[in-house]
Amino acid sequence: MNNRIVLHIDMNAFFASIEQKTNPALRRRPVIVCGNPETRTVVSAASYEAKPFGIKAGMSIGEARRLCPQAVFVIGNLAKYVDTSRRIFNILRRFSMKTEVFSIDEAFLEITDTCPSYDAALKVGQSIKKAIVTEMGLTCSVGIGPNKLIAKLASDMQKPDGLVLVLPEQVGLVLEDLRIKDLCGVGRQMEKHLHALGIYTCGDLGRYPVSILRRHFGIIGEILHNMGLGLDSTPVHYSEDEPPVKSMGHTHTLARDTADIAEIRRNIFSLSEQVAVRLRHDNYCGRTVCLILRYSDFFTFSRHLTVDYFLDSGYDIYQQAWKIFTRIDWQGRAIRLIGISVSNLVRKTRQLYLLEEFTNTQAVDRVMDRINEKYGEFRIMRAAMMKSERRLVQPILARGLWAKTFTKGNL
DNA sequence: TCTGGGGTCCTAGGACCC
DNA sequence: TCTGGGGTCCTAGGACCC
Repeated sequence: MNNRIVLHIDMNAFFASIEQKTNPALRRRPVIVCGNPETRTVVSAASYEAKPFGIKAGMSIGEARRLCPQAVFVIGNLAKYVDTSRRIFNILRRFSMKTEVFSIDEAFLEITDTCPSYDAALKVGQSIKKAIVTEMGLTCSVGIGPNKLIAKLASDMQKPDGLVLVLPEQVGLVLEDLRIKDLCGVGRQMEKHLHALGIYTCGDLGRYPVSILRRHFGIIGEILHNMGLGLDSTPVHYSEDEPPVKSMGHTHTLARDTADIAEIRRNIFSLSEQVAVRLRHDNYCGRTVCLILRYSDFFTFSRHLTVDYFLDSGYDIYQQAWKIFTRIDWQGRAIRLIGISVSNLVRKTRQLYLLEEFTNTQAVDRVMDRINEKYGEFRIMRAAMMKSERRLVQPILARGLWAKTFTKGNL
């Protein structure tokens, strides 16, 4: 058989379901998982009881409250979700080691080499669902198809608790009337462009001359054309050889917009420090520092600076970020969001460590890391960071854990 | 009802080198 | 002194994903 067999597993209302599982009082009630409501936050996830009210991820808390006043708002606990996620992926690996972690609640499995037929694949899908519900008390939707594109579309067809198989010979029929925005990779802008060309469904997309798509969208044009035909040759990556991390960063929306330069500076320092802790924890260092700013009118921009040495110290990152800030024509505008990220990363080898001559700053970093590893994250920190908003630290702890889990590809 | 946070990939223009 | 072309790196920003 030439056809591949790919499964896509998509957990149902993942964060909200975990909250309902751990707290029986939340069951059968509309649950909305969000960030700390004291900060400016949005909806992270909605339970199936909340979805009919129109609650969607990314929506502001105010709007969610207006649409569904009776909803229970729960502050998300990312550490708990990461832990659950890890257990689920371990279950999946029992069915195929060719398991690719796609996000915290999604994975692809390839069983082409071990599964004789699509009928047998359906049984695998059922077994996976049973294992996850029995061992984790959570439901998922499983999609099965001849490639990742179709498997993902299939898992979306039946929610919650679905199991959908799309056979190769059914692909054309399934795609014919499917809206283009249901394709992974077609967002609002792309949808608008495609509509302007008279393309509304995947069927339209598949029939459209590839040469014109290529002219309009470059490389993406070809990919779009293939998507319209249901073709996708991208492999399912073993989670062991996931691509290396390209960048690491943190952004933070301030509790209130500010033009206070001391506060801006503290936040830049604090974010630099947090990024550095993650870099060192995962043995990375990088040469390019990026400062991201969002003004109160939501105008967002970034500026990069590349140096000819590798950075993993919060103070060094801060120095570059501050240099970038001083070069910006800021004019005292109120700032809503600040972000720091480091790219041009390399993994530090043992040899690199041994060759490294520590500066005083780096020596202090190492000592702080060791203390924090032993007694808990951010138990010790630089004074400049202490002055920054205390509550900024808490979400970072959870994010750090996320980062640890996902950037190391050790799920 | 005002719009989070973590990422990746692609494009395009400029600088620089050979 | 003026010129072309290829390759690479850097930077900024847009679009997209969950």
